[in-house]
Amino acid sequence: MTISEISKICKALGEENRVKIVKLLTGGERCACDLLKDLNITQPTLSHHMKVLSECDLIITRREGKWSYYSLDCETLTEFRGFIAGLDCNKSRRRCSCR
Amino acid sequence: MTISEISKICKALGEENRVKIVKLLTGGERCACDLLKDLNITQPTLSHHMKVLSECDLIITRREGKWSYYSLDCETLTEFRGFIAGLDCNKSRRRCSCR
DNA sequence: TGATCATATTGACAATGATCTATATGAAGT
DNA sequence: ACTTCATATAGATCATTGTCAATATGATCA
Repeated sequence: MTISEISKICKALGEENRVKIVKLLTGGERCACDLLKDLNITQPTLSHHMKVLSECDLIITRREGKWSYYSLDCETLTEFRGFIAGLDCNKSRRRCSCR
Repeated sequence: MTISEISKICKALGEENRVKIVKLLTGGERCACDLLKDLNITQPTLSHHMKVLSECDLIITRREGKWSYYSLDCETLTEFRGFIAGLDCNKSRRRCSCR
């Protein structure tokens, strides 16, 4: 996973409602109108957010009749978790090389 | 750590250069002019990015003479890692409650 | 004190994004 | 066929953001 992909995912999660959506989906897949009940936004706005989350492969959409079911994309999420897990702080001091 | 704080951190990481900066800081603290060498941006832009990273408490600034040294804020990073680690996918299907 | 260096701030601009209303699409039921 | 329902798309608006050139700040050194 490239830095570009990482930052794209982070950008997607840089909006509160989208973090809430992802958090909700950790409980299993949900249809749009169910998600809508837990968020204070209109239906088109939710649709927009789902598109953003799809475009960075954080979620998968499954169509069933007139309902769209959304769920987390395990593969992307696993890679992303791995990257974030690798960001550990390091207290070592490195001399500034600017003369 | 609230959803609002999480999304603020993600928004900060939603920019490629800032992900690179955080990644660089996992190697230990660095001064601005050293970071600048690894990025294709001007000094004011770097300064702006460092401010954004500071404002969500991802980094700590230490002033030493004319140099500013930046390092990762372990506490914030640990909490953030914890949140992301808790986002696991769940393949269970939940019926849509929309009639 | 005057020059130089590292970093921060200001101000401007173009691009992006979150949100809404209105409308389209497409499936299901009558 | 017509209506209804769930979701998507279009278009508009307002706020935010990444970037740079110019300038300010504040430390160090001659």
